[in-house]
Amino acid sequence: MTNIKDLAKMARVSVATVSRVLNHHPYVSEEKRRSVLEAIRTSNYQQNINAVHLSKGKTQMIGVVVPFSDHPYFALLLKGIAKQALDQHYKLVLFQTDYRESMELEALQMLKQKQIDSLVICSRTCDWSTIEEYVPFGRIVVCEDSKGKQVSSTSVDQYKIFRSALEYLYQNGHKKIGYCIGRKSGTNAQNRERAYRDFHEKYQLSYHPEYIMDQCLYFEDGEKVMNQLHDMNQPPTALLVTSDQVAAGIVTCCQKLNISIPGQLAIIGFDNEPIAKMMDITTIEIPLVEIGKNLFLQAINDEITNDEVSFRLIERGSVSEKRD
Amino acid sequence: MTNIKDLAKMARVSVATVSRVLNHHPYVSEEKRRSVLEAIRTSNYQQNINAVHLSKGKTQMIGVVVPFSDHPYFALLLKGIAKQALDQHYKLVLFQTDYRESMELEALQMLKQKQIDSLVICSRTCDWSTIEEYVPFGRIVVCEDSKGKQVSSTSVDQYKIFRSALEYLYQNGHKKIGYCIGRKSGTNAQNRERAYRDFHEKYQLSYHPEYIMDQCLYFEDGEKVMNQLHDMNQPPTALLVTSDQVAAGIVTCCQKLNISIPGQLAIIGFDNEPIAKMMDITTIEIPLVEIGKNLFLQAINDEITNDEVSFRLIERGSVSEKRD
DNA sequence: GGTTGACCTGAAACGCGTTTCATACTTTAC
DNA sequence: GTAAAGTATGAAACGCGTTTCAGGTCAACC
Repeated sequence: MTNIKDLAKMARVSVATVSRVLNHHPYVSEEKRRSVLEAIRTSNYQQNINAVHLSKGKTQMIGVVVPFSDHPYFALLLKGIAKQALDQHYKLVLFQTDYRESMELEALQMLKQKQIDSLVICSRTCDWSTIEEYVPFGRIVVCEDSKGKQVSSTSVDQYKIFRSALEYLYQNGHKKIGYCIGRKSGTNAQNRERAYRDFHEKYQLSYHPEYIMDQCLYFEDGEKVMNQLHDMNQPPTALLVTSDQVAAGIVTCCQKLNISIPGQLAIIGFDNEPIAKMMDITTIEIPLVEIGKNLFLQAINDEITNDEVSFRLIERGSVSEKRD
Repeated sequence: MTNIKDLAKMARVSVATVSRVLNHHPYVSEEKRRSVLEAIRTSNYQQNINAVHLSKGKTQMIGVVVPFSDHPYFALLLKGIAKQALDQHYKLVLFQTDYRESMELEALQMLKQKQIDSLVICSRTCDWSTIEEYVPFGRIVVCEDSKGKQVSSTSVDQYKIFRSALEYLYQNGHKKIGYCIGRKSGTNAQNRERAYRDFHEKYQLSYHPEYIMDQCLYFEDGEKVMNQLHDMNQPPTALLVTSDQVAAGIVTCCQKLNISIPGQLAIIGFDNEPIAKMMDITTIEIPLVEIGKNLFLQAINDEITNDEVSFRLIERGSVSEKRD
């Protein structure tokens, strides 16, 4: 394999000049540039990227940690990140953690070792304090509110979403409202529960802990939810479902069970995935791909910013009959 | 940042000895080992992984190219690959290509530059000849039959699957059978079409080109398929759908349209995703996670092997009423 | 007693591109 | 006409860990 030294010899210039040509530095005479390019062509030269990384201390790679890449929520974030990464000539190193802390630590470790320039954490298990330990080693960006912390973030206000969705259901006559989430721990879950409690307090509604269902991630979990509702003597009349996939599963299950929607059960999904449109599910639109793009941009930007993106309720037929 | 030289000074040994300690080489006296470990502890030493990569000429990273990571088929392959990678302490570099050749070339380029040790190509657009150019630079493994080529592969025989599925439908009385695939180009599509033609020839059935529908990837594409069927004056009575997602979308759509399944339309899905079980869809089980694992193992193995995995028809209620 | 082999260690070479610094020649600018 | 600014180039330092090679010690074996 020819290296930069060989090239220099072939083109009868110094390695510095070869490096300048390779990096499009302006201060190279046309004559020498041509000579170097000729040497590159004839030798079939291939830059050793690892030497570049060592030398520059940068790798043009950013890590992305997601618990599962097969869930539409994360898949869409990933799509946005990947799209932006492509434009900026960055590569992505994927960490599928399954919410295991050890995997998150590995990702942080890579940041420390300079194998990645930045790390985007889409969802985490580890403590804030753990993350903060790694702040000196590279940019970290998260997908939840991180004001006051030394990391950038792009997030939607889950508290606000929940409050407004609950309010909407209340306006539609619902007083027994449940909700389905992916997992009980995590910032999002906390904010949602806070919103849920505050809402109940405001309207003096009775609080049913069993109305909160977790481990709802995929379409097929809709069946699980319906089984749980079936076991309640006072099932909720409306559900907030933090994934359109699950919402669609619930709707499908209701059709099988002859439960009318929205008559007997109202549903609000999340994310406005295509499946929600197809199945006429009222949903909260969250611009996941946009969030992904922004996460990436923050990952390569030196400034620390905390961006909040807006959401939007899309009224379809799963809460009240559509009014066209 | 302390480096290995500093450590050597601190521990009063040579850098070679420090390197030996770091790499668990046996020939180091207990005394020096302790001394080095002590230096590591007090200095908070962090290995510069890029130097390791340069020095070793290996990165312990493998590239994975998928067209979309948000499609369950690829998400499951990815899951298998990621799981195995974790066990073997490899990192994954993800290339979401959207079937753009330029992205595939970038991945191959990384192989050439030694930024990744191997490349797993789950689905491709580029020619075989392009791939073969890169064979000298690292291991390449693909997810389609590659016998006779210098790359490993793990695949299922799509021809065989299609023949057996068509046969099954024929045994169940169907003579007008259509199928839905992701894209028309690609090895899989060719093999499927060949099977389809051979099947028609065997039973002397008339061949309707419009029975072949492509661009079917997601749940919501089920609606598209039903619209297409609706426009035919002789719609097929059975469909082979190469994704359970799409199959589920079709089933859902049929419920809306009051088309009975399997009475008016029989469906065979692919992959045996959970959604197929939930919606009682007869499907071809393909062990995607296992395939992913095997792909990874081939990616780190020097031998070139061509593995074929088996599939299995899972009879549920979307072709004939279940016989329990 | 001598040979063999296992064990231990450090100097030096190796992998390779980037960047700084010093130098020198041209152009502008006033 | 001369100082300042811009252009061009190469030597050398820098980033840093791995691995080979040569040299040495010590125990075991014949």
